[in-house]
Amino acid sequence: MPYPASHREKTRERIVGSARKLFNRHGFNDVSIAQIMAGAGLTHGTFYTYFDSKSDLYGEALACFFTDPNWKNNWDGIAIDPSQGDLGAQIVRAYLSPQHFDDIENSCPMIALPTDVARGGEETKRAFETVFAAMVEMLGQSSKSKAERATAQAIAALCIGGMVVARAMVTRKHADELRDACREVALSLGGWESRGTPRRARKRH
Amino acid sequence: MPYPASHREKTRERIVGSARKLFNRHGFNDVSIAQIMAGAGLTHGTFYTYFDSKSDLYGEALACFFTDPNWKNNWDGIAIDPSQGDLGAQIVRAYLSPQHFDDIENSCPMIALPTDVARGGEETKRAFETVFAAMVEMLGQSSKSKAERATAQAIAALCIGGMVVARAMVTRKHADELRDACREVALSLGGWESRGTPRRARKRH
DNA sequence: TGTACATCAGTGAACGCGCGTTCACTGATGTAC
DNA sequence: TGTACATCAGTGAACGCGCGTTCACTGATGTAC
Repeated sequence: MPYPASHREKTRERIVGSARKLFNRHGFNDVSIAQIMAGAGLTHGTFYTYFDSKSDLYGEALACFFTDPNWKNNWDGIAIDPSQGDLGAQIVRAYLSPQHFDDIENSCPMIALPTDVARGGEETKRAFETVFAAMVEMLGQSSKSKAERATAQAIAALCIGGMVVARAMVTRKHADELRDACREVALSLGGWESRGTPRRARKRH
Repeated sequence: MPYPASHREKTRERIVGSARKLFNRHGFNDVSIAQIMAGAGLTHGTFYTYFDSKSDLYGEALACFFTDPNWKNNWDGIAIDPSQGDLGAQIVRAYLSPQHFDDIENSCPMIALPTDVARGGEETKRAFETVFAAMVEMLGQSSKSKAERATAQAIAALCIGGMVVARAMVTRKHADELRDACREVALSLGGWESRGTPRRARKRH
């Protein structure tokens, strides 16, 4: 027992963390095992003592804020504080914030990797579905009826879709307008804010 | 002038068409030039007499129904017929239909390739933005106010987001539920149908 | 109408490269004495 | 306390493979006569 048990575990987490950042930026296929291991301060050979194959990482790399609210993230410095207003509204604002838009490495993997997942295996899709379900759960905490649950799903799809499309645009201005439009509609759908209200005060740039 | 001028043009279109199908299914990076050319009934060598590099194809492969309404597609056999009801409602229903969900090869590239585009070059993003703008235009034809235009953008993001997320799920049932939820919310947002109405009659499975 | 020919679309071998994966080895560690 | 040692985390050369791209060549075509 030359190394403490925690050593292996920590190293494993460093590898997954490196993979998540690289996957978020470049997708599953354009990241090599050598790059992932270099990001964890290791050489490529060690990889196979931790994982059976590259694709074993995909599911784990999808973990995020929604499945673990203690997740560190830079989404507008989101602090989940239900006393500060509706949780759903806080999530919508943070999710569609410019900070989250720009922080590609640490952003929600459902924005950075959904089509990679769609082309992937069952295990990867299962992990994605878990993350999505967790997001819907957080957005629709007060939802009781079936219709309310359906609305929470649509709000989640709107937030993700808005960010995915915004990231695929050339024009920053158009991407910003799309984020704004999606945020206002999402807040309205959640009943958290009426649309068309003056809202200059909320901006903090 | 051994070949008629149209010959080169037709071959070029065959190459782009083959690329579009393969890209839609596998993404930009997991398709080789040899595969694209084989799909067009040619060998890989010819490719470089038509294009300077592989990435030159990306932008062209994004062309779709919205930029050319004569586009053949299988989205629920959508027939754009404004006399048959609201164009926006027809598009929302067709876009979120099971047919469009399943027909990966011929589906809207904004569903199959948005993250590939986000990682791509300016030219590719420019083409994507054009397609998105065309979709918003079609959805918001009767929109006059700024708020109505913003709503049309959100409806487009909701349709795309719903399909992108649905395709990343393992469970077909959950994917279907998400499509249903997004469709009802999108129709409601467009003012094309009130939510919660009995709607069994519309189903055609 | 028939044939020789110039054109250029298409072919396929070859290139250098980076990938995922394997494996014999090295060396840092905590433990036994 | 000091040292020899067993363990196993980490290394890096090597493998076969498929990629994007190049290029000398082949052969199908419409045209000129």
